[in-house]
Amino acid sequence: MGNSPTMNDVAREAGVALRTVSRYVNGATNIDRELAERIRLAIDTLGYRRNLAAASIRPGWDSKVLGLIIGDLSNPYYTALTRAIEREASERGYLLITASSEEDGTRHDKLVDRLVEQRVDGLIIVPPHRPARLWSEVAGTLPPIVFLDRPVAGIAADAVLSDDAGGADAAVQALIDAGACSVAFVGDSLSIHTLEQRMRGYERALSRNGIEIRTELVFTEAHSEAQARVAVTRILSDTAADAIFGANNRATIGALWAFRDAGRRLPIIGFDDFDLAELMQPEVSVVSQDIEQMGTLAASLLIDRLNGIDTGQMDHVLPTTLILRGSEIPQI
Amino acid sequence: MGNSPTMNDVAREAGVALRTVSRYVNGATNIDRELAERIRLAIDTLGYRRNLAAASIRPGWDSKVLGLIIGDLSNPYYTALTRAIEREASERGYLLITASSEEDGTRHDKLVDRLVEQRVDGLIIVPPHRPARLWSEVAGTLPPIVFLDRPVAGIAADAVLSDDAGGADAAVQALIDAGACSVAFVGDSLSIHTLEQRMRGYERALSRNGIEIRTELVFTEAHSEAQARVAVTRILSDTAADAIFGANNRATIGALWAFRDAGRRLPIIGFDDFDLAELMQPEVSVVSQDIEQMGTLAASLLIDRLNGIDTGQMDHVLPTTLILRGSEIPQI
DNA sequence: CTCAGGAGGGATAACGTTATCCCACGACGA
DNA sequence: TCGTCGTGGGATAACGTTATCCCTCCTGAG
Repeated sequence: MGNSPTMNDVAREAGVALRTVSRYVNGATNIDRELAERIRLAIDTLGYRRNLAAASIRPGWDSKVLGLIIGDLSNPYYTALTRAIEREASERGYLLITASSEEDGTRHDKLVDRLVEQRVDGLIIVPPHRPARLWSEVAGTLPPIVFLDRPVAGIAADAVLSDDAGGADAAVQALIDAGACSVAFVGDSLSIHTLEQRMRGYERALSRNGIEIRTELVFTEAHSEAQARVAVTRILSDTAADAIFGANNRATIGALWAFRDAGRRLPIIGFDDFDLAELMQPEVSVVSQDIEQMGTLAASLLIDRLNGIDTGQMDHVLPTTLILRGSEIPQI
Repeated sequence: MGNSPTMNDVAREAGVALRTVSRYVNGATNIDRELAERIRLAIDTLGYRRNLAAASIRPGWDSKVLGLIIGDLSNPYYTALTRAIEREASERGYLLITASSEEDGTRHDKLVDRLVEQRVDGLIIVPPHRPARLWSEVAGTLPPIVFLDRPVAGIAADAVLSDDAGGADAAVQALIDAGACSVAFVGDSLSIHTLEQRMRGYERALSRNGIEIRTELVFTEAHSEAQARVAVTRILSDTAADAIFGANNRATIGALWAFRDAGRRLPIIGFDDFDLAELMQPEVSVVSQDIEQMGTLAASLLIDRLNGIDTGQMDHVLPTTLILRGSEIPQI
């Protein structure tokens, strides 16, 4: 069966040397008019297509493919990041291999290995919550890497982060400004860097306002929407909390469920905006990360580095925006 | 600067022939104990990693990379498809290059060319609304392709589709069962295959119930959430519609906005489920596509074909599910 | 002790591309 | 008219891997 035609076939068909076809395909200008036309015709006749994979094994030729490893493709936060990254990559001529670690350290490590062996030019990585392997233990030469959402120790690389502490601080302050005294924290495990930072902001805002932290108002077992729902139901029935800080979108949405279950609500502000926040009643106030910019910046930093623009490794911390829509106001 | 070590370097380091290292790396069993150990040590010492890109240029060796072209990475429907596909691909040892055509025919065609030239093993494609190039005009040998969401003429390939007409029919019937007589259709252009099919279902349900189609109740200019919002606002003020069929998720959510703007609502059922449909008041009834299964099936068909399991090309039409949550009931 | 058979390692040729090097040919100046 | 320079095409060597083929060495049996 006719395999796809090679550059050699084109050369033979056009009655021309292989090297000449290569030059033509690569857009060299100094090619004889007539020969160029013959080559064009031969390519058309045979239906020739370059084999980029073969071309990229040559030294100094990169594949123009990037790898992206994120934690959870079902979380809108990560899909929005993916979209921004894909757009920037595509605009600059790169393809993007996207893979999901499912927040599993071992799976994550396997994906890193696979992508490195696939010889992607660079990697954008959201580190898993519980890393299985230290970066210092990774064998061999790694391509340039940009970390996203969470910083990583033991390897020199750029990281693009949000100002989690600042955003949480602002949210809690807004709740206090709206009259709250006992703000509950609902979120995932503090072993997750972003959650730990948000907790820090929560504490900072409370202590600045002379409010002491009460451990019975801190819930860090809300790993899912369902668990957040349970936690907030408990808050409503068992505690004297008069406001809630939802430390990520799952926590916030779980709280909304609990509010509906209980038939009553508390003032709430959530971390991470979500699609229909404005369609809720009342509209849900949130701390919004500039996801678009995070993704674009990450891809941009990586590609710049691939093109030799070395700006030195550093953490890039992007500001967050507090969007007040009404849910921070106590019920009348 | 030390480029990454090659298999040759490993062979030299281990004092062994190149071929032997290759066999070791590929998991051959009949290798001398001592040599194997020396190779293992050399790989460790040098930090050697296989170059899969180089390996895959050999005939008969595929890259184990698939390409996915979808229309719009910001639509949750497509991100859910992507997720299912990535999961299935990953489970079967394939990486996935995901790219978005932004529903632009030309951009789509460029992506096809690029992915083919990258020599992905297979393609999963959501065709753009307005194709720019006919498949019969595409040059050269194409890898196996599975089309998703919309069928394509002029090329032999599998297609995974939803029963759009049936789903729409069921939704409209449910609205009629709940007492509606004048059901409005709000959706995108009928040049989109899925929308055309949903219109067909809408018409079928109406005519089965002896209701004639009134063109003033059909809105096909709702290309975005905002436009749907405008359309439904007009429906509320200018027409005698007593129910709405939202022909895709953008149309449905736009309608919810319009309901809020107007302070009153009509019975509504939407095509495509969305995340917070159950948190709305009333909960929004929808026609749900089995997105998970669509993605899994598409990836599975493609990979089966790559592995030589040829089931013959055909359209696979998956059933939809009508989920009634209350929004189809008229206001009291 | 010798021969046959089998197991496994080594040289070498692909795979499809790009880059280096050289040579041929044409044009222009002395 | 001859020499030199410049332009552009052709042969050939990589790139890192796998596969084919052969040879060697070891073992076991006659």
